[in-house]
Amino acid sequence: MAESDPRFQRFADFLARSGLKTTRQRERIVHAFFAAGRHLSAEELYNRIQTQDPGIGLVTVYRTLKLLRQAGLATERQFGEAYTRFDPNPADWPHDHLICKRCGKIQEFEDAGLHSLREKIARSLGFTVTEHKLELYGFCRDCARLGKGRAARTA
Amino acid sequence: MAESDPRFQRFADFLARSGLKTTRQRERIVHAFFAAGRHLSAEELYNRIQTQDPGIGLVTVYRTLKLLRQAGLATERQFGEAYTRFDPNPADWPHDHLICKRCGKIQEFEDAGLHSLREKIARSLGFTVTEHKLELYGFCRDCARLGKGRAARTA
DNA sequence: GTGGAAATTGACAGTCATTTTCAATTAGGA
DNA sequence: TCCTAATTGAAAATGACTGTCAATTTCCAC
Repeated sequence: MAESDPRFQRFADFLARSGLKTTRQRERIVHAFFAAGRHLSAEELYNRIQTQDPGIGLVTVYRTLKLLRQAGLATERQFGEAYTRFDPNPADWPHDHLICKRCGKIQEFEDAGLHSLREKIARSLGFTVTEHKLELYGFCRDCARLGKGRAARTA
Repeated sequence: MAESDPRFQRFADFLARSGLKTTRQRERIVHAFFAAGRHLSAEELYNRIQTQDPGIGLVTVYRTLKLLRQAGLATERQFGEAYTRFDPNPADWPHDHLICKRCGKIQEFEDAGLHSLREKIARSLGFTVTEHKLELYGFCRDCARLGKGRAARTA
């Protein structure tokens, strides 16, 4: 499954097209990034790689993530933390995020109605929208249940 | 007008309630912050104050902005810049932002339909929303017009 | 397969916004 | 007015990230 992931080919093409080289480090980093399938920070990705290939430096992880962004294979996101997380979804998929404040789960969603309503509101205010960012913070189903349980016990 | 701004009283009350003291520095900083009426960074606020009261340090500006946040009189916002901006609107007004990428104008808006649609989508995904953040980036009316003009000239 | 120019790497130092430390100063209740 | 706890500002520390640079590696031309 991972081997047939077309993103590896897209990244290789991007490198070739840009006159850049394929290296062991880049292959490892990109593989670990896609394998994680989550919004990782550079540090988290670095830690995952350390266990398999301790020679790779944090600096190279940062540089490779920047290349992935240029290739349209990752998007930088700030979720109110001190550091940047990298979204492994294709850059041309415009989606929004639900972030659980308790377990940290990040769920993605897309809603055409929401999108068009936003466009309509912006247009009515004279704005032409080119990018957007919507994050909803709260509690996922499991964590909301726990919260209720605790509240009930406390009461 | 500025003198009758109830926010000064709210801040004084917050300080008293918290066992903190009213100082010349805090009065100046809070006054300059509300007088600006815009989303300022700590550095921008510091620069405005320097012209009138060069004795006040940047550190004190940071500390006072943190107090304003605790008092519910300011909200930290990240608009994709390296630094944090502080929103002088009451923390309990849940509004969204339109940011012009050309002139930097930040326009606020509130839309009940948008709000309820978001709630509905989150609920259908099992999420309970407590906070949200929506930013629409693009061009305001004036800048969009300029952009069109330039495009036409280029063509 | 070899040579060599150009890209890459990793350690280290630098940057930049923000926070912490700490000795000196100040507010404001007793 | 006194006294203690809060406050201040300068300097140092922090933490994420980026630039520098000598040593290494890739990969195209031959």
